[in-house]
Amino acid sequence: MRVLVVEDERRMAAALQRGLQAEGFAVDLAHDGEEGLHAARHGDYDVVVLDIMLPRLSGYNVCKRLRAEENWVPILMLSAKDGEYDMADGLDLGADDYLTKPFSYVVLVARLRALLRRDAGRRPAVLLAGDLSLDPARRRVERDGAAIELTPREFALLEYLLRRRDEVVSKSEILEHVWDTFDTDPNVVEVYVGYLRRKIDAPFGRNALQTVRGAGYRLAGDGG
Amino acid sequence: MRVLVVEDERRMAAALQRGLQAEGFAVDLAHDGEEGLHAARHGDYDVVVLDIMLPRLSGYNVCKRLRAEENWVPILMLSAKDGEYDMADGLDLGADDYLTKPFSYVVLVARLRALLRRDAGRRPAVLLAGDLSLDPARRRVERDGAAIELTPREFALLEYLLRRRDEVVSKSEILEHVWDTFDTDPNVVEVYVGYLRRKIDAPFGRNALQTVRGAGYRLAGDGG
DNA sequence: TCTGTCGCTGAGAGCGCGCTGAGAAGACTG
DNA sequence: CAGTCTTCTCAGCGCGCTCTCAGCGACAGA
Repeated sequence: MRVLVVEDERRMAAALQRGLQAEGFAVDLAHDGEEGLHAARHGDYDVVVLDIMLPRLSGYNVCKRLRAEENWVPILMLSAKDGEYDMADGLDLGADDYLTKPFSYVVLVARLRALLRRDAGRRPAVLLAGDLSLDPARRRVERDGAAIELTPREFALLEYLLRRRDEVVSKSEILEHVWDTFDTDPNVVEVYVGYLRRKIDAPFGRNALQTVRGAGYRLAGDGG
Repeated sequence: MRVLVVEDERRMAAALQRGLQAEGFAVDLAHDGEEGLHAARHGDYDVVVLDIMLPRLSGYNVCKRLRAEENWVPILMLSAKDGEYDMADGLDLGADDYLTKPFSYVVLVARLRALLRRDAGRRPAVLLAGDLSLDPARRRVERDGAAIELTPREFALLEYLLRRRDEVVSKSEILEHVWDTFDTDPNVVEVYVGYLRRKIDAPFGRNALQTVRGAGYRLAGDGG
């Protein structure tokens, strides 16, 4: 889930980035309207968080231009408390939801998820593959009822593989979605696949995380 | 404990916010009925304080609509002394309690706590984790029968962790619910976790408050 | 069997996260 | 106003996580 946050105030931007990353989002920042518009056009985001008061180009105008270009990425607008702007205008211009500053962080996340759910169809709360389970909300992994401790990176990798279970996933795709880059050495994926195997497969005598030589990896839906 | 206060009179709203924050609640304000309805729908509050006379949409209607949507958040209604409205109507519409202005601040807090306690099905009066106990009403913490002195902030933090025991709770969530902000330095959470550990864990040779590196903290349900 | 490529793994370096002590600022009390 | 308590900031430090690298084994094609 890729999120673009367009917010000029550094402190707020950094806080949002930290928080949303902790929730498992891949977060990019833009610090003014022009930059935000450019990023939204080319970035392939699942949702955009857009402040209204921005240098160079207001959030209103970013939203208006995107919609004029038939770009329908979900947009959540942020506004100052009782500014000159009326939030209703934002909705008229094609935003999907809005929040008034100061807003609650929990509410922000809930609304983001609601926006994502609106088109993406509902996601199951717990991801399963045989007797292997991962709960993204509780950040819990179990096999045969035994809890397994994973580092953040290992957890993100397993979550991604589970969401695409039974598919062959290339290292490039994994780098793109789990590392949020694509020009790094793919060896890091091999290393982390190794770490995962030692935690979710080896101790249980299983083989859920399979190598497809020359193509990538597949996580067996029956748990190996 | 998150409270939503829907009150158009600025002075009163600000006073309630200050006062309830001092009691350890996280307080959000809404200044008219529309805003209040919007916030109550999406905000994940533990209780709502709702004035009746509001611009744009009356408290009656806010309450009625929430209940029509099967939203059962506890609602405490406020009314002017001898207005045209009859408080009994409020209760008929699904409010849980009411107060007539001018009301005593102490009474308001007492009623709020009563409402929170009433949800006793999901919210037991005393929160437990192994031999560690916290009584929100009496503001008391014990371990092995020994009383433990906590500052208000420490108490609020422990209460929140206990309400979500066994879950991994991120620093962002903690900041949101205990500090009522999320764009502050997360280090303050680390500091207070440290304070708590020195009071509830270290003296008893326990380890209930666990770090989940890169994700947050977890309070072990068995008391560590 | 030989050879080149691909993937796995152990070792280790770097760094960022989380913990802590010190102390400043503010609230409260006598 | 002094003394105490509480809250929060800051800087330093240690360790766990992340990632790189080199060596080696597995595999496929000739």
